[in-house]
Amino acid sequence: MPELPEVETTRQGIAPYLVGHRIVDLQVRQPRLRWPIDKDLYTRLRSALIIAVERRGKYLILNTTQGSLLIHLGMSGSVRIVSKQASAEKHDHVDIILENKTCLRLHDPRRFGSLVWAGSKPETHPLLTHLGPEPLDAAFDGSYLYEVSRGRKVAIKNFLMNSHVVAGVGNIYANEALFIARIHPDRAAGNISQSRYMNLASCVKIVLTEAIRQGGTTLRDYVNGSGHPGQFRVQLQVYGRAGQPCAVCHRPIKRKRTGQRATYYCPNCQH
DNA sequence: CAACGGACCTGCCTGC
DNA sequence: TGCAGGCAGGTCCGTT
Repeated sequence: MPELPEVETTRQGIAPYLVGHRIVDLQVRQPRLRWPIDKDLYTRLRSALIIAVERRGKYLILNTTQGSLLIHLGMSGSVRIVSKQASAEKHDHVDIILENKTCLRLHDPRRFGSLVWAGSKPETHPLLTHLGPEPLDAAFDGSYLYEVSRGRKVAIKNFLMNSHVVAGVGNIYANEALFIARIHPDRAAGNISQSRYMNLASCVKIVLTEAIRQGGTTLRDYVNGSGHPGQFRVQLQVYGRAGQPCAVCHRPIKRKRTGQRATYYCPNCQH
């Protein structure tokens, strides 16, 4: 997926076309996403006026006069604004149609994404209540990471990717932040000093901020709200670079598997 | 409570 | 050319 920078880039791209507009129809071509689309979704969205498009972690939140819709893009999802007449391609599963004949179209080949109705207080929805702080908020810092990691034996990379610890850091940016912070991805989270966590927290912020500035990372099929790919890929230092020289020491980047996920790191620079 | 594996899906690439 | 197998940006849930 779309990790946080891609979701944020998407949010910024689609918000101007949605806010202030009214939903007049919903077309669901494939209801079987991660969770089946609620049969009542059309009733809930019909004639709703979109007030704001927000983001929490990797969730997009469409706030309307009727309540909020959570949109998660899973591993392969994207949304864009198109004319409602534009012919639907394969995997274009849902159109949220506006009064001006444009629509928000969800495209998701792997169907790990979801559309979930969250009512009038989305922050109390179970998918959002347990999320950790936003990584770009002041509440996320080295002291926070240090405190919540005490006693945890899990590898720091998995810890960073745990949305209950911090919301929105996925595989790419966990790898990148650990490289810049020179921390080995397998190190136990509870065995990292406060000063190293101070550094790591700022590395996470730097990597995410820069990726947002570049419009996100496109590996295969990510496109933003206008259908354009992101540009951050060229700046990735370790992700997807197994065997290539480390930018710091020039020794080869290694790849291993942690759980089901690929981990990239420099065994010489990261400890 | 923490850690881990499985589940949900399709498409692309590699190697036989 | 065809097919099997591995792999991919996420994260919830059930079991240890």
